[in-house]
Amino acid sequence: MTQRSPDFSVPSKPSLDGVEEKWAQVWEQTGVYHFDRTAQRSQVYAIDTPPPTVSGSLHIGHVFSYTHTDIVARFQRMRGKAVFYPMGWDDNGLPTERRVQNYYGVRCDPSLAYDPDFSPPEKPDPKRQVPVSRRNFIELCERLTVADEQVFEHLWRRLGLSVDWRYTYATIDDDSRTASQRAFLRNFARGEAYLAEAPTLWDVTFRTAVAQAELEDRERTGAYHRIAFQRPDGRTVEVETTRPELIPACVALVVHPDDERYRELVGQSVRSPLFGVEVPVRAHELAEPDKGTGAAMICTFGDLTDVTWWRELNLPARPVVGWDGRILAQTPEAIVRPEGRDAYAQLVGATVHTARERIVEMLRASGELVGEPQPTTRPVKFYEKGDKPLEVVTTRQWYIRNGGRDAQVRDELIARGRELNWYPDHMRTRYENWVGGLNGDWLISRQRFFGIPFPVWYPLDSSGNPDYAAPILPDESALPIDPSSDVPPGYTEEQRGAAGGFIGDPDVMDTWATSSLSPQIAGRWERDNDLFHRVFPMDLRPQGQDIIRTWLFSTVVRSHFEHGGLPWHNTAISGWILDPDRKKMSKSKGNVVTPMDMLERYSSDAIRYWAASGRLGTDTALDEGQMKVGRRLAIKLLNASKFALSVAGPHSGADPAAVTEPLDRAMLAALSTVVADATSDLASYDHTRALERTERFFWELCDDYLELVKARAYDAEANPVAAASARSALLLALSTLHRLLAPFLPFVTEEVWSWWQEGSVHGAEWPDGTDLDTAAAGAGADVLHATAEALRGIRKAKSEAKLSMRADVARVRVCGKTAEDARRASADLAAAGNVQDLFFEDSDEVELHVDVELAESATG
RNA sequence: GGGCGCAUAGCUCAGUUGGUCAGAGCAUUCGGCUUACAACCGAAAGGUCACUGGUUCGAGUCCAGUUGCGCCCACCA
Repeated sequence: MTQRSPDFSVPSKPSLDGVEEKWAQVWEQTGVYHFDRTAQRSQVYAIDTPPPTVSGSLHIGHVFSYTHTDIVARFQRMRGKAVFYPMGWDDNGLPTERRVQNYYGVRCDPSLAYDPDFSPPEKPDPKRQVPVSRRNFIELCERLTVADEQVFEHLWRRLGLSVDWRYTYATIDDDSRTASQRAFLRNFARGEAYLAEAPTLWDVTFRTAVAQAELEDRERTGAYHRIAFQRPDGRTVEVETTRPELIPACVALVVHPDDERYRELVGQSVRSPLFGVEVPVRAHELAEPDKGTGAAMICTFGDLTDVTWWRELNLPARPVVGWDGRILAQTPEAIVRPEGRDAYAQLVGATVHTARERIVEMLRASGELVGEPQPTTRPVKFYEKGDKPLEVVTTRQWYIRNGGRDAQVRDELIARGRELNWYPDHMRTRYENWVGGLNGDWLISRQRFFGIPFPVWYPLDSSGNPDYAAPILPDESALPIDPSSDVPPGYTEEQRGAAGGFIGDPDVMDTWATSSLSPQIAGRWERDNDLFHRVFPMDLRPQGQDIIRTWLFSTVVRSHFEHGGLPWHNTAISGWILDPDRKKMSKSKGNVVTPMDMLERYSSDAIRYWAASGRLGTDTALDEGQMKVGRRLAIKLLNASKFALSVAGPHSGADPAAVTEPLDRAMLAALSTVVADATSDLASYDHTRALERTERFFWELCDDYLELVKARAYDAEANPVAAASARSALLLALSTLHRLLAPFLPFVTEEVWSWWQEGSVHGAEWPDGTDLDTAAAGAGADVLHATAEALRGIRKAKSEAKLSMRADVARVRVCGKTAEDARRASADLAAAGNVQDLFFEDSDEVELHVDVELAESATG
């Protein structure tokens, strides 16, 4: 039953102006979105909100997908669930470091000492970044992220996200550090995390290792250089390479075992050009006869295929490229000839790019370059945030098993993906493709500064060398720790770096190693297990399709190992926002629209309406037309609500028993169907359809029903019973529609609700249709449909006669199968159409015919 | 090379197990200042449902293939 305040307080001129500020403030004060942490798990709906990267800026795509989640949150809350809807900030990692460097004009130099009085330059000069200690750098990171987070929170509140802001976390805060380190220690104890020295994809700009999931291919121009190796018999064998600078790193040539051209060569040695190094010719299936000359150099390491060959053919390593992407100073021992050592000396210290140019000149001079380099374009691996091609460098790194080297783990993780409900379902395929295609474990260590350190020290032997096989680990109760300032149990700070002492692991975890624990962090795992067990496993993981391979997958991995199950039951995958030209939005294209502009121009509800019209998993165009439509809907809701309330009068409540007129009952029956459909749509994460049905009903209510009952509802003196019926039906419909639209348009629905109801519409009960069914008393919607159709016929006749809709009509004959239905609302129809003489005829015709005879005075 | 998705009015998109499914909104045109709303209301016009076959009494709807677009993956000498 609708609750009613004693008097309605409807503004004379309703407006959207100021509703966002007004209600955002009220919601904050009254705590309508607070999570009830006494609720049992079965009564909780928990959301694993994506923590946006605060170093970036929010774009309209964020607004789009976060709105989808908010609609779910509001729906579940109104259905009586205690909604756990936290917000996280992803503020650790490389993007923040980069932003801090640019913003403050500094760069991190870990060798410097902490300066407690440091303040960043007034005018940052990007060309002359001031070197600061690691601790100073991290303090600047923290300062800037706090400021960024406030900007984000402001936007989210303006958009009307029903987040419980008491449950906010940041991926760099102490709780996240503790959770990350704890989970890591447990992974290590179970053998799921391990340290290994291995060839790794390496970004030379950031000087850090990069994981498989963060790679992207970019087309780059290059050239095939045909070069000649000397055979023992004096002849040559030619290879083509796009990376001639790696000739000194060449450890073998490889050909396909079935390649007749080279069969006799396999097992022999050849001598490399310029450097004169003897390298064997080996056979391997991966060598492709039709690429280049069919013979290829194996270098340390040109690409991941080189790594495979190196490993499978048991070849030596001959590194020439350092962590900084420059040619190493140390001449490889294999280069023994003086002219070879000379040649190498000319490359030392050069970048890969420069070394390539020099070596081409040298090859040209020595006559070992065959023909001219042939330009080509080919895909080159890049770190997705980097500007230079990745190198392959051998380093010691931490890994977490993810099935990349273990078929059983892989199968288990694919099985987890099948347990998860995906919206839309086909997104599961992306997960399976990714997991099935992994070719290595998950590399989680990064050689960076602003991140969560590994909680690990290594003992130093008597000569000061670390023993990586026997790491020293802290007790979980000591977390979080920083091994660069904390001292391991049983040691003193004086022993740091000293022989027989210890050193801390210098690396930090990749940001995904932390965000993969977002359900545990938000749910306060092991810090507040009472809370954790009420929210975990969570109900929903909303996220973008681009990070299925990273965030979604890694979260499943962590939960699978730690909890033996999925971290959530459902995942909702959003599509992209495309600009009106169907291009993906990106900063570089300059087509990014700032969300706040949009919110101010069209109102938050209007933007939400546009977002809600985009389906999950479907790319959606940025469409200002839809925003205008949303704004119109919000304004219409103001006006229609005002009208309905003014017609109903200040003291009449909605009494289902008072609904006696067939038309009123039919309208409520139709609405009951809408309630049932919208409810099941939202329950299955189809917000678009729910909105569409609700909206359609609302406009039809305004266009037809309101027009039909206007006169009757006003005229209580002539027929009090019929008027009361209309008034009660109006209020029942209004109450239902306000609630149905609340998840989509939270501001305007709260505004209109406040005119006549106690409390927040967002704390109101989701309509279940019971009172509507009671009022409809078994009636169907036929009377409404037939009457509305007849009314349209009358309007059409007036429109064709170019008359005002108020024009009088002399006679109207309605005939057809449904004429009888329309007849049951004949008085309303006559009033709405200004018809003097209205009559009905039954016939078998399915279509309703409306013959209109205009009043003589009105024609012409 | 493999995988996923998409293709319906000028535009943005609905069309859930094949049978009123050829629709909505925007834009356009025409007509209305109707006392809730001109940030409004009413009406009209608009499409061989990408193409080719097939299954069926019947196909936007199912199957096969083709073309185009988008995205993901792949060992890229």
